[in-house]
Amino acid sequence: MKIGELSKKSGCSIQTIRFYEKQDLLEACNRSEGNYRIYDASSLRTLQFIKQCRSLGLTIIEIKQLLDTKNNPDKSCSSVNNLIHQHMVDVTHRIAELQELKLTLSEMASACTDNRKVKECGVLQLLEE
Amino acid sequence: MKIGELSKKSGCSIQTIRFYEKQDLLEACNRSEGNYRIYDASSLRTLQFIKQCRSLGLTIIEIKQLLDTKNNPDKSCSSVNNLIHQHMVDVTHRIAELQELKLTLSEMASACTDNRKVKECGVLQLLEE
DNA sequence: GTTGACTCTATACTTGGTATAGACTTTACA
DNA sequence: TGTAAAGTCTATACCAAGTATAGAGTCAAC
Repeated sequence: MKIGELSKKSGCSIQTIRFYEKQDLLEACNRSEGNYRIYDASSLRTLQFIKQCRSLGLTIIEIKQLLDTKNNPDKSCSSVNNLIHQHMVDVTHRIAELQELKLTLSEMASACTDNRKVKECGVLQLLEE
Repeated sequence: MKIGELSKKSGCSIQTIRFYEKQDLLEACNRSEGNYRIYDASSLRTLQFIKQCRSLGLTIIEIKQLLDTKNNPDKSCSSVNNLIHQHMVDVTHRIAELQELKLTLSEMASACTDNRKVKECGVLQLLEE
């Protein structure tokens, strides 16, 4: 199949597919006589794997490591498990940060609920501190 | 004061200060004979305001709007309040997304708690789906 | 007078794509 | 068979919010 079809089947944009190829996530595929990229079902599977990983927030470098690990079926999978675990720790940490931020924002919002003049605005006053 | 002192007092790096100037957040300051930037207490206050806004996650464009609004003390402050409110909505939304993600990651992590071979790894199997 | 600390500008790099321009290939239809 | 439309190609620039560097100039102390 050509890149347009792969794009539709995978839900990744054409530019993104070419971008992944340039980043060595997706290996260079065969070309038609007119130099069009020709993909097969295995490219689609890899692309779906990449998309799944991206939706979990894994970076391109991490995905590259996962793809590399997948190519060594007899090695230990501990690096995979560690990656997911560490990522979960990071996400947990980020959630805590955002909850803190939300609290600050809500305190700030309640400092000026009515419509005042700029010089009397409670929000701006808090921002000055 | 020169940029190094402003950097220490504000906690912003020297490059960041120059970057804010280029972005028109911090207005171009006076220069010494040797072309060094010379700042005063008002520059420091503005920089602290910017830093406070950035710590809340406001973008440079939004901060520019806030600084602009601050310069019109008699206008209505509703745009300020709306900005903070909308930002809080966005943060709330982002927290929900990350909590969803955390759940997925924790399910994934529990699919392979022991150390197996890559081809038997429960995490990788989930990632394939 | 020279060393070291400080500052200057300009430029490149980061992440994960997205958006062009300009050229080429292929397909559809009259 | 000709041509128009759709698809694809490469290369390049752009986004946000800085960070890092090179190479040059300035300033203060010894």
